[in-house]
Amino acid sequence: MTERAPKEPVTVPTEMQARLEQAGLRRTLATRAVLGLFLASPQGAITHAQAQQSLTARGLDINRVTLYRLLDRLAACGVLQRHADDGARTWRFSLADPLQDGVVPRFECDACHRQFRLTEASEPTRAVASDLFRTLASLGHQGQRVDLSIHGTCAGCIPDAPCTTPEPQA
Amino acid sequence: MTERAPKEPVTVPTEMQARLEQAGLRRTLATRAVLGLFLASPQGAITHAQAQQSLTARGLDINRVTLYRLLDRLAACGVLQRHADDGARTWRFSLADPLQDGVVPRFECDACHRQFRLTEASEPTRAVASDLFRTLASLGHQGQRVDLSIHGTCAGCIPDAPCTTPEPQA
DNA sequence: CATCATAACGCAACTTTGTTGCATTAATGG
DNA sequence: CCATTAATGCAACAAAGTTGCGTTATGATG
Repeated sequence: MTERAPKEPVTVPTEMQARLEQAGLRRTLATRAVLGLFLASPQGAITHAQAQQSLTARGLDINRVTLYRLLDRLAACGVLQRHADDGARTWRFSLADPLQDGVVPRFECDACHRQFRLTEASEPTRAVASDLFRTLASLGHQGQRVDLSIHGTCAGCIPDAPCTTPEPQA
Repeated sequence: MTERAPKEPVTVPTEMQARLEQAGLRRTLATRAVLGLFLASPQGAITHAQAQQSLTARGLDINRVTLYRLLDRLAACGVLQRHADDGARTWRFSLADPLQDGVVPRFECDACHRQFRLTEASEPTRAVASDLFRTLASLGHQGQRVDLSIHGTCAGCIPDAPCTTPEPQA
């Protein structure tokens, strides 16, 4: 990073801090800034490009490659979750929620590509997830994680014209 | 295409044929070959690259761009289904099953990236899908399709070493 | 069968997304 | 303060997908 970021006292949850330390990650400026990004809007599932844009907007000019590696590192140690974006042919990152072991459905707007996490609808999915794991096991496979997403048009995009609301800033 | 394909009498289901005609698609050599590819192995969910490879193996040398456009066309008119591949950061195409209005879960092996459709496990998902649509509606969004995928390790890849089985040829 | 409109094709060039190698910088432990 | 090495930045590369445009050939029409 070539510029100075406004000193934001990012308060990292202890549980998360533990994961970072356990993985041997250093507390660099970029790490804190990125974590702050996600902690500021826990519902967001943002792309690499969006993250970089947000960081730039905050006066932090992080190299593209560095951000790729940083996000991968955070996903690898379980702080973030990574999944493919069906519409934009890229990755999306979101905060991993360790407490919630069920499946949190994701809603993705096909028009503006924003994503929403449907935490309130996660309960009924547990039974289905268990079923799936059983089915897989009976076929000799080994299930690990379930991914449930709904595509459609979000409230802001429904009046036929693509919504002009900017992508969610983290 | 610059070479001659072995004359395979691809038998296109009437229902599918109807969709093709309704969309105004012409019956070109490439179209028939690609449809034959999917009809030959209805379970397969293959990437663009795999499709091209299979076609080449059959003596059909289709341009990369042409295949992109053809697959998109077929997906647009509802003959194929397109979805992102979580592991390989690309698209996968599979036959759309119009009769099955429920959600057919997909199993994707993280080791060999092969995909399996769990048709037998589609029944319990219907209730969940309905729930999701309701939840979305209550939030003002408009759900259209539900996508359910499980990641893990397939039977062939479980003995810790990645399986050597080639990708499913269509 | 000849003609026409245009869907489909092939090629080249380009964009976006993601990766690798390597030299430099800066956290962290002592 | 010093040493170790994780993290960074740069450049170059690779893969996936897109766009523009001129050409080919399918399907409809006369």
